[in-house]
Amino acid sequence: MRDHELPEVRRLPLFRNMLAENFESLMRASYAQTFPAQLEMVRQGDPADLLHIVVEGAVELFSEWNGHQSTMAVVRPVGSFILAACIKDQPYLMSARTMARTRIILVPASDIRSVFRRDMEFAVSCMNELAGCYRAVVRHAKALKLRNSHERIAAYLYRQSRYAGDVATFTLTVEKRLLASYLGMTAENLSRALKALEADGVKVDGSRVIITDREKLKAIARPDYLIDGPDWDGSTSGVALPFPRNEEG
Amino acid sequence: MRDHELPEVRRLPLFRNMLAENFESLMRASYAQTFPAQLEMVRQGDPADLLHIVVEGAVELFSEWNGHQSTMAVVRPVGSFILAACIKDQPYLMSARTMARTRIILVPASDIRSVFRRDMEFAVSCMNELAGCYRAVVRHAKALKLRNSHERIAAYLYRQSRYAGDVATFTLTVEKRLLASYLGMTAENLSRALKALEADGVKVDGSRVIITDREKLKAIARPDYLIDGPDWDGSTSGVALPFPRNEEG
DNA sequence: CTCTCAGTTTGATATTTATCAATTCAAATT
DNA sequence: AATTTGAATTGATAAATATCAAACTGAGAG
Repeated sequence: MRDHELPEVRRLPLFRNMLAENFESLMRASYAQTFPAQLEMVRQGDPADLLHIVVEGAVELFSEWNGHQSTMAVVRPVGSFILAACIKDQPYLMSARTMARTRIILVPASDIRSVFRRDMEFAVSCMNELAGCYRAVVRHAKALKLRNSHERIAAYLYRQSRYAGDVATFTLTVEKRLLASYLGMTAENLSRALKALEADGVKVDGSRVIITDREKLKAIARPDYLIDGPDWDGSTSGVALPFPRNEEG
Repeated sequence: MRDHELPEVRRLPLFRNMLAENFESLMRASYAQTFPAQLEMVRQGDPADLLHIVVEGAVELFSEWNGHQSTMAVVRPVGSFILAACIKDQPYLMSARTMARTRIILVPASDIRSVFRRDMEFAVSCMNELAGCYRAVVRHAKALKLRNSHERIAAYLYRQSRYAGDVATFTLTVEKRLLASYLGMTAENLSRALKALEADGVKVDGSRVIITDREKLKAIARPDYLIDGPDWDGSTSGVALPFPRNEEG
């Protein structure tokens, strides 16, 4: 593992409150690995041996059934996945593949489980992380069940704009087909819906998004604190698409 | 609180491993209350002051947006909800209403938080509960995104039959409109789909379900361990519809 | 026993969403 | 600059799902 990586991992909400001694012991049991792009590193159904921490690159979490795939989340540095399976010692429910060349730290699940039993702060951090993940998926499920595709897209774009600092212009952080899959629709549907939304205050040109009428977009999106968040205390990783960067900063 | 209730609550996976002393202290801070049927006890967005434990009756967890509602889960005795909001000290993401006259034990969230900090076994139980809830919602989201309505229904019926002990006949545990909402479709769609499924090995008459051709139904449902579970260690409450009772037992 | 009422089913229709095929586009490579 | 390749878009169509209204049903109330 590289020198600069350890402090970064230590800064993760999951690890920042635990005793230094326990953190070090966890990290001694861990190892880092770099994967090329488009590699399926974890297959759904695999035993949950290792907690994964993304240090560089990006990872898509997706699930598969009957030949279809669906994107469930994207994890970027420095985020972790998938804690729940490690804690329960159960198989992964989702697969993971790199979206680019990606560096991962792998922490043995058994060490996770033994360390949180002797470090209350770590246990509390795990709980917060899990509770955050749970709430994020509940939000995702709510969006899928309560909104139609136009509304989901509008809400997504509105939220991205908000989180980038209420900017009028930003860039999509992921490919459209991945976004479509995350939002629970086909790429064709997303494409057509984006065009239709031009009448509702948002113009998308390639990966560039321009909000022409914030209020109109908001009227379609009807953003809701209990669906679109944030619970945002920075502790929740691996459960939603990443925020866009403010283009001015 | 009634005499027989305490041991029942104590038997919950969430509470069964903690120190007796801490359990008693938690329970001293708690109180029980009986609600009539069809009462909205928790409204989404409310501050999470209290962990709820269902002792008698049944509770529907649902969410609401823009005038639409969607059932997210049903909690039966002795199950708890909603731990995640209490742990994070964040507002509830879902509303809760009684489906029948229901008795609930209410545990102050602040006591939950302070007790798990001094009782590692309780902390571990909370973690297991949360991880289980997380995985259950991930499964729900996977089903919604990967299966169409016929497949979701078929999988639901197949699973209910399995959990009742591979019986050919069982009774639906919830109203059809609630089931429809849980499965992410309209009641009309459910009704028509059930009729269509008669060609695929299952007959539904009122609330009675008769599986006429298990293999045919299975072929439609394509049950999948990573969607339909179980993770079943009994520790997960409040995250899925209840199992049917085997009619022979 | 009849009445009432909520839940369910059915029918007709509209809307939403998916599918498949054909282009277009844009970035990366030769 | 030309070529290649995967992504994105567009068009035509089909399938899935929702909506609205009406009729039906069965369990509980009077």
